[in-house]
Amino acid sequence: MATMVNNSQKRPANSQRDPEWTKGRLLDAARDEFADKGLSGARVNTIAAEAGVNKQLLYYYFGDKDGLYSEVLKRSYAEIRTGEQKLKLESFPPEEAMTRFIEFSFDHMVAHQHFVALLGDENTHKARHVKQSGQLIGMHERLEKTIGGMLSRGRESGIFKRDVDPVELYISIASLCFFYHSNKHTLSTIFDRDVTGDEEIARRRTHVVDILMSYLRSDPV
Amino acid sequence: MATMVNNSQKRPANSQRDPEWTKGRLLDAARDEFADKGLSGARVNTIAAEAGVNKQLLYYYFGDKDGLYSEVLKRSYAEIRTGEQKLKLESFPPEEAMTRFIEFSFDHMVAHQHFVALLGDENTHKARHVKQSGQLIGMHERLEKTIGGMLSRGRESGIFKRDVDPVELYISIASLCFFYHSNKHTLSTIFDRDVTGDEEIARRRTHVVDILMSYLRSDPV
Amino acid sequence: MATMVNNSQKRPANSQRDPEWTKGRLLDAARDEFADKGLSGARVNTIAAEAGVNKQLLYYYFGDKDGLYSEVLKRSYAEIRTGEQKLKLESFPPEEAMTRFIEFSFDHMVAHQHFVALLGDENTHKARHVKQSGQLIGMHERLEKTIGGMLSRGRESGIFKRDVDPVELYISIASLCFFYHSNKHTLSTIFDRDVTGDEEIARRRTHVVDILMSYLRSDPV
Amino acid sequence: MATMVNNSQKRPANSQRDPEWTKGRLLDAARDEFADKGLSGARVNTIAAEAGVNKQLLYYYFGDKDGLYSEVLKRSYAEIRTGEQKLKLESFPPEEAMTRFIEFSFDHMVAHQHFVALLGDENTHKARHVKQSGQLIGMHERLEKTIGGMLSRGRESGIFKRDVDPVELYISIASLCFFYHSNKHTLSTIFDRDVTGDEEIARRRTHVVDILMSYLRSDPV
DNA sequence: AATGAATGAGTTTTCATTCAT
DNA sequence: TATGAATGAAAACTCATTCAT
Repeated sequence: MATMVNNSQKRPANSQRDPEWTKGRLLDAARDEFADKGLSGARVNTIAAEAGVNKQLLYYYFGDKDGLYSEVLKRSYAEIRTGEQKLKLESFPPEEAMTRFIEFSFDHMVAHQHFVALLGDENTHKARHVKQSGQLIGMHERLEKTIGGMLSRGRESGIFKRDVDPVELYISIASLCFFYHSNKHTLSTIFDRDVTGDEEIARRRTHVVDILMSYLRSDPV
Repeated sequence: MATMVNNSQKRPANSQRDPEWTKGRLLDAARDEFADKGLSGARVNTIAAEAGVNKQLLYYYFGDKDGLYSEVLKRSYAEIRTGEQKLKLESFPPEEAMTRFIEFSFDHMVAHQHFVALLGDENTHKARHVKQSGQLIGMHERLEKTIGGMLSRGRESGIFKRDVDPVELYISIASLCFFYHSNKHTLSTIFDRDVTGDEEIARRRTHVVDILMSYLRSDPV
Repeated sequence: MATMVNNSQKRPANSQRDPEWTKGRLLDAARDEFADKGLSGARVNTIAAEAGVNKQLLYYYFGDKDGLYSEVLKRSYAEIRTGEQKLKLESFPPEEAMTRFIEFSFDHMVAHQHFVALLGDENTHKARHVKQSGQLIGMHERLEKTIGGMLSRGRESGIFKRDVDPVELYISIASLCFFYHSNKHTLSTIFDRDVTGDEEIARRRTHVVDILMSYLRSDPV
Repeated sequence: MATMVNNSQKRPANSQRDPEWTKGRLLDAARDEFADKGLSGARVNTIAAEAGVNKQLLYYYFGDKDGLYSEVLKRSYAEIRTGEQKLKLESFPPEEAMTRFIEFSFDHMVAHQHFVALLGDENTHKARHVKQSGQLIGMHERLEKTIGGMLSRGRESGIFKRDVDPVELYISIASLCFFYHSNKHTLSTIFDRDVTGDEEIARRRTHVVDILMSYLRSDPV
């Protein structure tokens, strides 16, 4: 699991007076606590203790619990969107580009399970915090264009037969990558099998790519 | 939204002394509150008030907040699994059976958004409550067989080309039906479009069936 | 320990309609619960459940929790005072009579530890319940006379040298018999030895008789 | 009654920010409330109000009601054991030392009736709290030695004729000093006389010393 | 920039007691 | 005589937040 806090970051010489380092520790601790318990279930006490700083600093830097939560969310969204842009998908042929995109999406969820948890929780709050951040919409216009580009290039080259809306497709990709992780505990329980093993995850990854690519390549009915 | 409480049920003559009716009202109110706020965010005060009964009755009948939550979850699971069995899928040709199953799954999520919310929240709690209910595993063995039956009949008749594990397939179906609703608020926000309109939902439904059926009908690579 | 409830009493044929039997069961259960937890700590639910009767019956027969407590106390006092009268102390020579009385007092506390506990608790309530029962004072006038009789007979025969007030002496006897049991848990803990074993109790009994008799037989300073 | 809280302590200049002073007030208030009502009957609201501090501080400093109770108990035990050590009994001839010890024990109970009440209540809870405090056993090993010293010195000088176990003797001393106070309400009621007046207490004190010293000085039977 | 002390409003839960049958 | 359902008041405890330094 990549939900590790980067506690390993070296504590700067006089960390007592390094606000950025302090903020970072708070954000890391908050991310883990919010992902684990949700906004309502999370405790500011726990976050401060885990970050090793005084509770009041949390208020000093982030205003209140919700402010901290918003910041954590924004960072998590930025992380995945930045990761996607780094893939340089426009430099690959459409089929490969799309495959890479799906695989990245799946792998990101595996490596950032806290993101999965946070999104689920944010929906419980009707996206109240996400709505306040104007920057997020911009991020996603770019994503929409990236996916649209792959699709039209694929259609032009004849490899993709489907004329599908980029957002519609993205939601399907996200669905298949997200649900498996967001609901792993209930799935493991009701089907009486562990879905979190490395093998299971690898098999799932192949299956997800399979479904989506076979759809894009197939003729509409 | 189909999250309506069946408050409309006629209040029996002597409702004051009808424990089943009282329990039912509590469960309805609890389902809505838990779905809306999650276990941590839900308030027993609100539940009792909404049910129109004394708060203590909640403890009298369900022990504590967690006990009530467990009962709500169990009922919600039973509801969908019962609905599936009522479809009589074994009496339809495999292709039609599978389509009906996917459509039912999608429609159930639309009509029971509280189920979507509850499952998400239960995963925050690592399926703690679901794990306690032994009955649930039995329910799902049956589901696995139902899906397995459709798949093997489809393979035999040559209509399905894929040799896929029933649970693996079910997770894909659930993913595509679930995520759209569980994450509707963040999706609507980041893509700046309303995903909850009737038209959008209808289009999505077609898309989901399309993806899954085209996968089953397509040849393995 | 004799704190056993006489559950063993045969349940009468139609116990459903035997008020005396029901009351008895309630009193037994109440005695144990009050002795174990005190008035504040005791639970009417527990008492009713332990008695195997409906909680409302408790209110029907005893009015309220305090009423039941008062009744239990009265019974316990009556038990020891009756026991003392049965000793027929006036028919023994004073020294033997007094020894028998002390031994009975000690043994009664051993056999009725609930009495010890109840008295301690009642003092927490400033004897509120005992004060309401007029009968108790009568019982104790008789006790005072019994002790007074032994003392004057002993003085007359020259065996007792002390001119001691009967109540003063009784309090000393009770002190030595009571405290050992009322405080057995703290004593065992702070002195790191078990004071509840049969041997320890037997040794203590001898010691108590020794102290008191040597006092009565000794010359005033 | 000597159960006075030392509310009279001067409130320090900036008492608002003096945690030790705050803790002290809470402990004083708690001691009185627990002694008066017992653990179950005591109310944290009352304690906080009486201490004049916010209720939450009680939890902040002592964890919960039981934690506060444990602390009160520990302090009360420490108080009496410290008082005993201050008597410097080893510097007096054995007879005088023992008399002083008995008198101190009696006087301490008179002056710290809350200690009497607390111990009684703690026994209701089977010494649950005392058991958790390791320090207490150490305190009592020392007490045992102190008593043992007086006894052997008395035996050597021929003034004490009895070969009695120090703990056995201590229990007798405690019995005679404790019971009179712990059960004063029921005693006053059943014997229809006030046992709490200054005269009665003084007479009782003499009687207790008399009993114990005459025992130690008397020849074994 | 950082801290420990303090707070008020709220949360779950408990409990003796009463109601309706 | 007996019962299960229902209640109101109060209990312990929690929690985000602010104060004083």
